[in-house]
Amino acid sequence: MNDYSANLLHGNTDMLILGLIDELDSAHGYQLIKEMERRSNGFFRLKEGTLYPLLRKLENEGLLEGKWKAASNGPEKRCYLITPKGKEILDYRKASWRDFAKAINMVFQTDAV
Amino acid sequence: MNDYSANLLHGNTDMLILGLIDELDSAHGYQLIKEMERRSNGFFRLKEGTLYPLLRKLENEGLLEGKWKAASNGPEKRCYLITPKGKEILDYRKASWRDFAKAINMVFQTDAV
DNA sequence: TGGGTATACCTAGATTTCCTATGTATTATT
DNA sequence: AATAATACATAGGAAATCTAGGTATACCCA
Repeated sequence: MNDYSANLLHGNTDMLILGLIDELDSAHGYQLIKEMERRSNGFFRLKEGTLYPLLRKLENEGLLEGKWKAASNGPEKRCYLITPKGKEILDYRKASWRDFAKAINMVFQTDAV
Repeated sequence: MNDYSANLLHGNTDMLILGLIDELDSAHGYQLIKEMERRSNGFFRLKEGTLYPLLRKLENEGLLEGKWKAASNGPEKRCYLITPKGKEILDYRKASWRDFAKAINMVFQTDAV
């Protein structure tokens, strides 16, 4: 009866990250972890070892654009913007998610959102 | 822009299988694959290589009870019932799913179900 | 009566995604 | 001077699913 959120997160992290960056206009990794946790009331606690490599992967795929920014009050941050291609993929992921949630409720009633 | 349903399915297969068997009272593997596909309008196409080992795993964990049944019109089937322990886990999985879907929509608007 | 199709179950190996554990560096706080 | 918070990163491993094969039964039809 252990924590199951990691399993459910599987395959949805891309969408969440792209979606958050899209909403925030620009964001860096550490910020995204905190913001996800805050917005979900602690439900999503994305691990650093998961997020940082993922951001680099999305950047390499051209879905995000990253730039180093110096800060007066701490270490450098890598700030990300979503690209047009990233926005396209985000829309696709959102649509997939809607279809998926719909399909789950067609299989049997879960009383989900 | 490939098919993404496999990734979304990840971590939810247990719930779907337990839930379907619970609704159907009794079901065998092949039937579950067809029924999931039918109910979801083809969205879920669970692979045999995924399902049969999963059913055995759930059986070993005491969430399902399986029995071989001979059929006059085809090969033997392994029919499964959900156990009280299985029902308990199913309720937990459903609750996790609800929390998860809720959390996704707290992070950003997906307009899902 | 032979071949194709649908039914029904199974295993092995690969892939993907995420986690744990650990490391580095900077700045603020105490 | 030490600790905490911020910020990023890598290596190794675990878990779930897929692909690609295999076996066997019964029905249909030419």
